[in-house]
Amino acid sequence: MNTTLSKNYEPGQVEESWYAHWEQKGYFRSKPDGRPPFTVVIPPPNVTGVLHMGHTLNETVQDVLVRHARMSGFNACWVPGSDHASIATEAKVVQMLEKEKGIKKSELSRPEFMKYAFEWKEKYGGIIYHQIKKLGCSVDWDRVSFTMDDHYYAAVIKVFVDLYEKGLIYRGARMINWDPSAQTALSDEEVEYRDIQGHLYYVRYQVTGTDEYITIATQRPETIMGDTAVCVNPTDERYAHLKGKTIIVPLVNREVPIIFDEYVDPAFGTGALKVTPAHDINDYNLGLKHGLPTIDTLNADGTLSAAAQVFVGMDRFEARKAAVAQLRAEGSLVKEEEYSTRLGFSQRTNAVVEPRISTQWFVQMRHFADLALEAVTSGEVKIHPEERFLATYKYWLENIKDWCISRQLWWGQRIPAWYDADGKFVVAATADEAIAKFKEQHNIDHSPLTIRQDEDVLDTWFSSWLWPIEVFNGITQPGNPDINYYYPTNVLVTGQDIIFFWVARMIMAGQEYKNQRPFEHVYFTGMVRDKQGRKMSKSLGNSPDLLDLIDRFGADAVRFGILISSPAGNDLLFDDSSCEQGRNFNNKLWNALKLVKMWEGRQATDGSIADSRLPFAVEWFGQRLAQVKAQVEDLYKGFRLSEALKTVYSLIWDDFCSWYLEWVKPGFEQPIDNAVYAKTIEYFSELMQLLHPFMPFITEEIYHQLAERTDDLCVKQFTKGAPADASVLAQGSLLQDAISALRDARVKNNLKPKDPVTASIQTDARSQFAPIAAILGKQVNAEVQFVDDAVPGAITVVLGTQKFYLSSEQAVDTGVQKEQLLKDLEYHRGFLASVEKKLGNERFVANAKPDVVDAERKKKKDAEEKIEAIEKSLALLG
RNA sequence: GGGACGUUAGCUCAGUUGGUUAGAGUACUUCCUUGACAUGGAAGGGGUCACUGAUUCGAAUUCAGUACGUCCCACCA
Repeated sequence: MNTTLSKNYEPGQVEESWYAHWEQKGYFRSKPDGRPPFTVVIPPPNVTGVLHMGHTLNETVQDVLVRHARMSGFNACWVPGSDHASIATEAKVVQMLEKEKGIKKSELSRPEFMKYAFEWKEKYGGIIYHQIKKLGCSVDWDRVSFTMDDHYYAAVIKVFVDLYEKGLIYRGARMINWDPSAQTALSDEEVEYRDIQGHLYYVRYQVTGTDEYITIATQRPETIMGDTAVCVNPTDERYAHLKGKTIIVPLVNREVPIIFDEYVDPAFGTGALKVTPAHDINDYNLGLKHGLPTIDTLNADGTLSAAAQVFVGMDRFEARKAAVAQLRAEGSLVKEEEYSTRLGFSQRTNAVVEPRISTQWFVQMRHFADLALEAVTSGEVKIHPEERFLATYKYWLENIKDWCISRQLWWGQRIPAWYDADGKFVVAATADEAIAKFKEQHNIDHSPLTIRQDEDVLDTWFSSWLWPIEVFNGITQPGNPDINYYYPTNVLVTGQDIIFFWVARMIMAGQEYKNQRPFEHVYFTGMVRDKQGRKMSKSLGNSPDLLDLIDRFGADAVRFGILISSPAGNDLLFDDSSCEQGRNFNNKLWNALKLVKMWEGRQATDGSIADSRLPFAVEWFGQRLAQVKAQVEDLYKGFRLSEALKTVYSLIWDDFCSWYLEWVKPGFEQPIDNAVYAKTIEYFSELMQLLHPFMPFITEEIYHQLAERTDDLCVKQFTKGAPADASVLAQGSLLQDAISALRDARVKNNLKPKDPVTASIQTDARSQFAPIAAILGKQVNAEVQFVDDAVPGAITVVLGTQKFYLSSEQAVDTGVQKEQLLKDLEYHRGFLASVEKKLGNERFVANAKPDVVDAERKKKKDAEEKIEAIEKSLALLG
């Protein structure tokens, strides 16, 4: 035995050295050449932290696809990178500065803050890249991209200027979502709505100059000071007499008009609505329609502004309590009830989002939505799994609203708009260009520099949407060889949660700037949950650490674990035990290697081993391999990676290890036929190749352990085999069934595996069994012979229409025999009855396809033969 | 309120255009530590395919409805 192989597979060192080897050989590096490209851009992880299990799943899926393509004649290029993640990262950096250094953002200048942010990016970007490496991802490290790289930054600015000039970007005051914690505007997509148990307050407003009151209901009494009207439905008779009247807003005693609008539902609440145009989107629209003034009673940080007159400087939630208390004291609070409602929260800071009127930059989306809709409905971009996401995608695009892209932050691409002291502005990439444009557009000379740049940065997704283009410098250097060769990319693998944020917008940008889809396929992975189905989160502590998992099980086992349980698009319940299964599989492979290595140097080259088992075993496994290779290719085409892996797993464990190796295994310390040995090495190598995209490390290791090699599995090209021979496969199944049936008979009849027995097969099946009889005999430890008649006193085993007689020197318990046979008989009679019922139905015979009817007739005949065989055996038992 | 998807063994899931008395992994039961592997081997039990109805010779599969679940979207105070 080769003593250099450890008892169990030890992944740690093997993984380290193979990754280094692949890198050193440059296998992951890609340059345009004559081969067809297979391009994948990584969804750039945010530089806010470390990779979680969702990333692990995505990266693993991508690596499988990329490695498979690389081994299938493609020039595979997988671009790694990371995303500056504007608001998310800025929030983390601000938090870190306060906690660790005691520095407030307000104490820093913009350049000082950026320095800290870049330090943060270096640190976390580095951690992420290390994890990607440990997982075995075959990314091209020469192409690492970051969404704030100089060229990338320039691309974003260029696109902004271009879209502004095309009239697709505009600046204006609109009601937007405001995050009072980060103190920035947000896009609609960055707001998450959650059901909240709140209160509904009923407050009465006095009609001016009367004793009459109108009661309104509100969830936000702290905004009463911003009321500029009360609105009722024009058809509501209760309020018809109030036309032209005014009403007094409590707390501030302001006189405002009573207005009439269909918008108000008379049946809801009291049928009267307070109108606060500054703090509610509906009220804002009503205000526009009726020409109402807008009183903004909140500051950017969520405290009450001077315009509120009361509770000034108080936080909005404190002010709510104070307002309620005062209304109650005044006798204006009519009643208060529990109310369940939905509130918008900032996705990044979790602050309650405030609707706020503010001057921001927007992208006009109708134009882009049409582009993105067309790309998918035409089938140019294919979504997997289609059924689940196509409808969502379409609905969103059909109902899209303009995209607010300005953020009141520092970490990101600064908006290239330039203002003069009068508030006039131009959009230009640089200050010099801006000055020129001021001359041109406003006829004002601002040189030397008297203009200032917009303080705001762009939404992080306004840079991410260029990812598949600008990682190849397609915006900054259009038409360069890389973009021409690698674009469009082949497949995007990502989570379904960013379908709107990112996927749809990349399609828009691709159509706009390349006039072409950014990718052919989109493969959505599900969310990774724990085994109880809960989301993985830091607070629950149920999110495993990737490096720790790799440490415990090895990267191959982790890849196996996450892939084996993840059908496309479905959420996957992750549990350590699936990694354990992967580790066990490693070990199985390792032990198969050990077995084969034991044969090394013990080959008989003189043909002296005339074991009749061998030809069939070798032939059969070759056919199985051909069959599975074809199946796996089909599964790849449908992105059914989980099933592809299961198929390969079963081929290796069941067909190769449990059947094939057992069939060709020589006796203890016996030599092996050289040709069989060579074939076995070849098969084993092919299996490793088939498995390599899923489990790259151990397969490469075993490939090299099996023989002296001058090549590496990593880049070994798949070969196309001949289609499998069905008759050989059928004979293999018959053999397996016979082995199982005879072993079962041994167990049931208490015959130990070592007890010698004779298995007699009826002569009429000789041709069928001749090639496999030797294997059968060996596997069930029996002498096999062919007989014409039933063997008296033997155990009868019925398999299909075939009878076997198992005779031994030991006494046979006929009771057990009888019981088993009766059970079989019952089953087959039931089966026969169902077939006869079908065939007895004239309409079945008349309507069903002829081959279906023939199949049923054959089933009937077989069942009858089986029953006859069993009955005969029973008769023999007496 | 609108929409999408799902419901198959204890658990996680396959099941291709309707056609063997429905499969896999895992868990479970029994037996086996000979000579690759107990991280293993052999054998086995376990499901009225959510429910109701329709179409059909035939339905896990097609259609309609119901229930339950998951997710997305929506400005009702």
